Order: sequence, then C-alpha cells, then structure tokens
Amino acid sequence: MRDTAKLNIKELARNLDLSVSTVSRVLNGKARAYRISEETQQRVKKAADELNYVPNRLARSLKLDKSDTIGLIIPDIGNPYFAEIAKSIESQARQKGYSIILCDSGDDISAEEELLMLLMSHKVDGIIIAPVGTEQKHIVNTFHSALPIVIIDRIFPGSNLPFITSDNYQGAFDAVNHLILNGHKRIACIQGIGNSQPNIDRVKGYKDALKASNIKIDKKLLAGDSFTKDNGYKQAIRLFAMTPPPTAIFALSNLIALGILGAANDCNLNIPEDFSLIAFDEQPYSEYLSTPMTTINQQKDEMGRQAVDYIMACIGNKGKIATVSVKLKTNLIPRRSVKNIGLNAL
Amino acid sequence: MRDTAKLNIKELARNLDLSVSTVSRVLNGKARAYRISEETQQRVKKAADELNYVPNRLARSLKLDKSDTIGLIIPDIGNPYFAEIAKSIESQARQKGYSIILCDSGDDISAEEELLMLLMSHKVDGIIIAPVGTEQKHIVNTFHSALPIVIIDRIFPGSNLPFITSDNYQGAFDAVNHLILNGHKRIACIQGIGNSQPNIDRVKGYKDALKASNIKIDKKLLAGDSFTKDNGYKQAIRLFAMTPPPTAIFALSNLIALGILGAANDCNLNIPEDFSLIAFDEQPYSEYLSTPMTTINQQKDEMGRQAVDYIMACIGNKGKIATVSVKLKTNLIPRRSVKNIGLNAL
DNA sequence: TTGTAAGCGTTATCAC
DNA sequence: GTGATAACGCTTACAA
Repeated sequence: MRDTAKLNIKELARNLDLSVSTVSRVLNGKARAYRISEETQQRVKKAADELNYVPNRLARSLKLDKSDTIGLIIPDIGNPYFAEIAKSIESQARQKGYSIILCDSGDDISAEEELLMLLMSHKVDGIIIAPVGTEQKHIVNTFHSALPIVIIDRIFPGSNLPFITSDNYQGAFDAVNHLILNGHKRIACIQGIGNSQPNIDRVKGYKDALKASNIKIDKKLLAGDSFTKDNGYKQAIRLFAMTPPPTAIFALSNLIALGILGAANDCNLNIPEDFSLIAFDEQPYSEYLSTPMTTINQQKDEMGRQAVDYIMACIGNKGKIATVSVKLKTNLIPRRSVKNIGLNAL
Repeated sequence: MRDTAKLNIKELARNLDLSVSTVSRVLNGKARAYRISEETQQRVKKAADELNYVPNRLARSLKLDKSDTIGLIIPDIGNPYFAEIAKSIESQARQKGYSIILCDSGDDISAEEELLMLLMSHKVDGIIIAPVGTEQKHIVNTFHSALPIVIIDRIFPGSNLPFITSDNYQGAFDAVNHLILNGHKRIACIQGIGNSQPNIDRVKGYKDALKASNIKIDKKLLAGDSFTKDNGYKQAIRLFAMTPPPTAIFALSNLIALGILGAANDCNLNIPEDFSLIAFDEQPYSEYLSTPMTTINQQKDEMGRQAVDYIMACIGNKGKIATVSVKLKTNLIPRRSVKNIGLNAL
C-alpha cells in the first residue's frame, strides 16, 4: 500500500492537473453550484478514492471556525449509568456529523475546570457536562463565553444554566408511595451526596410521600453521604441493627443498592421476606438479580438525545443562545424486591 | 465577563505590545531557551491569564503535525466491560497530555471502517480499537499507513497486528478446572460469537480442561452464538430441560451469565444448590448478586494502560513501529455460585 | 533579548 | 467552468 501520509489536496490537484479550488469544490459537493463538468467530477472522485485521500479536518476546522466536535465531561465513564448516557450522546452526535471528545473528570472539581479549558482549546462546537459538585462558577463562565453548553444529570438551582435531568422529586415520591401502598410504614432512605441537587430532590420526594400518607418522619431512618456501594453497605448494616428495623429501604442510587445487597447477604437476610428494597437507577442487571429489583428507571437515552439536540439548536442560531430546563419523567419498574405486608396482602 | 471568543495570540501580543513569537515562546515554556526577561515573562503570563487566553489547538496541531489526540473505537460503550477499559484509556492518555475521541461502532463493521477514516481525518496521533468482527483488511491498511494502531480485546490470528488482550485460553481452562475440582463432570458451556478469537480460545480452554481430566466432551453441552443475555437465557432454558441436566454451566461472558440467572429464576432453580455457575468477566455487581458469582476476572485497567503505553511508544520512535502481542493473565475469583459436589465435599 | 515572515491544509473570494 | 490567492492561528527558522 502506498504511503498516503502526505497526500493533501494540493498533491491531489497536481496529480489531476487541476487547481485545488476545483478539487475542493467537487469533494465538498459544490460541483453543481460551480457548474463543474461531469467528467472532471468523476476524475476527481476517482483519484481521491484511489489515492486514498483523507481530508485534514484540522485545516478545515481552522478555516471554517467549526470543528464538528462536541466535548463531553462526565464524572465516571466506568459507571454504567454514565456509560449509557455517553452511548446515547455519541450515537446522536455522530448521526449529525459530530465527533465526541470524551473527558472523565474523576469526580474532581479542579480536573473539571481544566477539562473545560482543554475542550475550549480543542475548539469544540459545544460542551455537554455532568458536573461533579455544586460549584458552578467555571460553568457559568463558559456559558457566558458564547460556547454552547448544557448540563446533564446534575443541576444548579437558582442559576439559568440550561439543563436536562430526571424528575428526581417525582421519581422518589413514586418509589416511596409504592412502598406505602404495599403496607410499609417504617421506610428507610439511604442517600448520596447531601448537597447535590438530585439528592436534595429525591430526599424531598421521600419526605413528602411519607407526609402525604401521614407517616411520621423518623430522622434515624434517613442516612448516608455518598452514592457508592460502600455507603450502602455500611448504612444497611446499621439499619438492620435497629429495633425494630425498617421493613423497607429506599436506595438513592443503584450502587447504594448493591451495597445493601451485600449487607443483606452478610446478615443472612432475604429480600423481600426480611425487608423490601427499591432503588433509583435501573441497570441492565437489575432484573437478573436473584431477587429482581424494583427500580426507578431514568431515561438515559432521552437525556443524551435532548442534550445533543439542544447543542445542535445552539449551533444553529449562532449567537443568541436559548436556554432549556428539562426534567425527564421517571417510571417505576415493579419487581419482586418489594413485598406487600399490608392488610390487603394476598 | 469579557467576550474572549476572538482572543488569539496576535491580539494578546498587541495588547502587550510584544511580538507573537515572544508571547508564544513564553506560553510554551521556552522563555529560558530564548533568554526572555523575567519581567516580560510575568507580563505575558499575567495578561494571558487575565484576558482568559486559550490557545487554539487546531492551529497548533496543523502546524506541528500532531494533534495530541487518540482515537478510540469500541463496539459498545454502554457495556460496562468496555466502559471500564475506556475509563482506563482516557485516564492514561490524558495523564500523558492526550485527549480521546470516542467512537462507538455499535458492532457494525461498515461503521467501523468509516470511523477509521473519520479518525484519520481528525489527524489523531494513534488509534486504539476493539474490532467488531473477524474482517481485518481496513485495520491492516491503517497499520501499514504509519499511523500507530493497537487492537484490544479481540485479536486476528495469523496477522502481525499489535494487540493487547486477555489470556482467554488459560482463563477458560482455569474456570472449567475449578468446576472439575469441585466434583463437576457434566459441565455445559454457553458461548458467544463463534468465530471471534476470544470465543475460540475460551472454547479450546473449556475442552482442554475436560480432556485433561479425562472427561468426555458432550457436544450437546456446548451451545450458543452470541455474547448477549438473550442467548444466555435461551441456552440455559434448553440445558435445564436435558436429562440429566448439567451440574454446572460455564458462561463465556457476563451478559450470558445474566441471562442464565434470569432463566434460573423463571425455572425456580437456585444457585448453587441446583447448578453451579462460573462466568467470564468480573463486574462491579458480581459479588452483590444474591448468590455472589464466581468469575474470571480480566485486567481491564491494565489492558487500557498497555494500549496507551504502546501508542505512546510508537509516537516516540516516529517511523519504525514495533509490534506488541500481550495476553494478560486472568484470575479466578471464587464465590458462592460454585458448589462442591465431589466426594470430598464438606 | 525580541521581531518578521513563511508555512501547516483547507475554503472562500475574486478574477478570468 | 476553472484558477490564484488570502486567510484561519499557530510555531519556528532566520534576522536584527
């Protein structure tokens, strides 16, 4: 195979004994507009194909001031929740001719700030970010710099940054209400990072559902400080030791739920015989756990789709950037991890 | 905040009343080499910071003929196996100053070919690819085009393409031998895509382990045609219906294992009481399944690390590209899904 | 110690 | 219908 490393449009034009302009026009589908002869078109296309010409997007982007590239910053691509969102985003973006520069902030706020700069230096046409914490200054700055940006998953209350997230409040309310309808009254909640907005909304949903059914809130039943399985494990062990223990646990993330499963195993407790469990985040394995888990499903696919759509819209009306505030509906997937212990139980 | 969209090095230099070369030198850490005065350095750095100057990597890359960018093509970023590998690659690459352009081939060979071209047009400095199928022409072509490329996960037998993968043969041998040591003789194997090299190697390991213990191979116990959970479910149902059924199943992927769990639930079979299970691929949830699953762990992190290291080495010695052939050791993680049914059982 | 200018590969403007 | 050429923002010889 020929070494095509140095074949640029100039070389290609020389080979064809044509000017670069003509070649460029044919290759960019502007042959008609410039009334380039059919014969020339064929010659150009044939040569480009045979010589394996690959256009240099760097040069193209530099000239056109658009890179056909979108930056994606997420806290942990290894987490299947974010991996699925990323898949959706990549798929949607590429369908529209954009490539994704993937950045993993590793839950580190200063890394996140640097990544924002990095993506700007890469001249991405837009940024989709699932922010790490509650600090939003760097993101607001980017927002004001006329570079399209949209936040997913996490939101910043009180700012007008565009976001696409789940309706965490309603999802949590539904989850707890589902437990109540199944006769549960002592319902524990293991939460994640306390000051993150999804957590705040989910806890509010938990409390409001209890209130709505006139169940008194027991502060000892609400605990935890991280979305990790470690936290789930520790808090579950603590809850199991209470007298009486809760009859149901609401896990605010699927990793927390995994930790609870581990704790149950270690304590020889069965689900749903010994306690019921419902978790935020549906995962591919949720239904394959030996006790299939009742979960609150989030529209990860749709989240990715709408995020890309918004960025595309921004790129469309250059300059005036509209904002967007979407809370996607969640849905409860009932499975065997919740047991009816009420009077009406079968 | 000031609109910094148009601030380039020229503007910055004008602001400072300096030439672009001086500014460029300071910003690229070449101040010492050019004996630029301490005062000028400080002025430049301060101004760049205050005016929020972000260098344009497109221009830089075009000039330097290197983009500090690596292309990553994987069949499915939503699959946690690949998501974890991607995390490792992103982390290693960025640590070395490279960004990742992420492409999901969606298990589509023609998409894969296009993505290879796309990445070349993006002028990536190297490509890491987990190929979809057994067709390798487009990859060989890329290999010969002097653009560093390395294959992960899948390999092409008989070619000299550089690869980093798991020792699938040994992993499968260990898995089956573990079952044999636990007294199992009727051991089924649910496989994935028949003509993919990992599958071929794993099946060979399965057969050789049986042979080594003088257990006759029953062809009816080896079935399946895809790495999906659907396949795992269907094949498991079929195996459960045999008389006698196998006492153990070896699943060649974790998704297959999930399908088996679903089938077991539906048939009211318990693990490991009714049958033992061992699966290729350790996943974060493996130990949290209500019957913790015995798995063959793969070094995903190391796979990513070595892939990046190889690409870096190639970029280092420009021109002469060495090759690499690595089969990473796997390790068996014993858990409760395998029961000792032999004479020596406790 | 700093400045000038060519050139990286494109596309677009103008000319013929 | 086609061709020359400037310009995108940067780095780096070569000058001074």
